[in-house]
Amino acid sequence: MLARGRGVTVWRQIAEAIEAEIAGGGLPPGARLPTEAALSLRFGVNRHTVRQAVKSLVDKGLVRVAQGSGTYVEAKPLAYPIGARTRFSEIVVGQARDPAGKVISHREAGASVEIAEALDLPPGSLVVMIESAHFADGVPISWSTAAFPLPRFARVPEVYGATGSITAALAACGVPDYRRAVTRIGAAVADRTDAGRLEVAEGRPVLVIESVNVDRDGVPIQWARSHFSADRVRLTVGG
Amino acid sequence: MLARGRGVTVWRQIAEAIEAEIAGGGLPPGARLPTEAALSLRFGVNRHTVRQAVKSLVDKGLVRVAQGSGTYVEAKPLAYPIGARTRFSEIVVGQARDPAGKVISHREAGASVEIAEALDLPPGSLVVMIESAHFADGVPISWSTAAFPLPRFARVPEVYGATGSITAALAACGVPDYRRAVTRIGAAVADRTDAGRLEVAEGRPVLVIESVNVDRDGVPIQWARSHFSADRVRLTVGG
DNA sequence: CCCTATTTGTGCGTATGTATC
DNA sequence: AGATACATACGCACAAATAGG
Repeated sequence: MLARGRGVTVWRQIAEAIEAEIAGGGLPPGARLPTEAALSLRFGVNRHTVRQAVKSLVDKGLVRVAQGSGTYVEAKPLAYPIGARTRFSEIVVGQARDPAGKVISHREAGASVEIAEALDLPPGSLVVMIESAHFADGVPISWSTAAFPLPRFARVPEVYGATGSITAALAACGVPDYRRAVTRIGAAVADRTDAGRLEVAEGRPVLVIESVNVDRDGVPIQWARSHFSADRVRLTVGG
Repeated sequence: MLARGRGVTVWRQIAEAIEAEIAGGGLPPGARLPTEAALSLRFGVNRHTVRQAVKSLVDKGLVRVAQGSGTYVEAKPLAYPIGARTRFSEIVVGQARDPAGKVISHREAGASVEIAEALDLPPGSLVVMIESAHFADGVPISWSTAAFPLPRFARVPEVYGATGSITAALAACGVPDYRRAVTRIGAAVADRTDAGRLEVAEGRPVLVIESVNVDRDGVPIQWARSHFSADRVRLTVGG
């Protein structure tokens, strides 16, 4: 079963064996792997060696370990198309998952330099800031901080809170259609906030997306910075 | 200068003071910060407090510390447009920087399932795999693993190695033009390989981009997985 | 609420092979 | 050849989280 002393390390062979089992469907998403003790018995190696194999699978985002409970196969990452008509719920529904949005908090504030510039407003203009979280099948996918100019979008928090849909909230403020004007993509390491809201460990990778939406006349209506769990999402561009 | 006991920690105030100085241009990209000793004197705090402030700036990607040398202001992140005609050198030149590419290694191999699928080849077909690194102004921006079908692209390693240009290498194999068909964007934390090739610390965020290029007839000619330092690059989509 | 068995997390020590200078 | 560093692999012990009775 294991080829020792042939240039491929033992932990790597074990990782590949498990990965093949996942790819082959023997371990479907959500399934629990055998315990570390069982695996070390099965492969005839020390538990530490199994743990290193498992760690490599965690780093690849294939499995997730829960102390005291076990190791579980991760769901396939959500393909998230980035484009002019990016809509969270449509994307999630398009992959036969159940979308949900939740408002964490909202408040009025003066626009920061960065936000004022993005929304083409005089610095310090009043905006309404909304923090929200987004889920697919109950699993956290992303959270975001968004800013909308006032007074035009005063009703956004109310409608967004009631419906969980940005599209509906904007429609209620007289914006029947909008499109993505700017998208900037970066990456970061999950801090405490990310970890809590995305239910990932601190230190896991997150994708950070800054975006500006504009209405049909090209007027900026929304600035947002979203944090996606990189373990659960792959962004796709064109195609 | 420092407001103690008002709900904002001292290290945070110091971090914001330094950040303001950077934003204001007092510390341009590449500049060296005062030594930690000098800063602790200036702010009247312990050196540990300064270190915590600096650490927070490192985590934000604003500065980089070089042991034994000093702390330096990071260059503004390179804006990297993702689109149908993504070309590394054009992007870098477009921002008045000096591009460079270097081949790390190359070899022939049978295509993995993933690569064969992306290139629309029978599994196990021969491809040439090239690992390369890419720089702007001498600073590492990305490194990638690329696969080209054989025998059509047998000359790619040779020409790429000589010119440092994928475009030139493909042209030498009879592909005057190509475009990006698929782009998938994820994120990860830098492992040892990333850290060495991108000159970042292990644990820093990296953007991972899988892409497929096709020729004018839509035939796949190149699969690649690129790792970008998220501290030095922002991807942009449309606009 | 407590207790216990299971399971993962962590630390220490040891030995060995391999790559590098 | 020697010295050094590093990754690999193993063994043992205990801590911490989970789940179930």
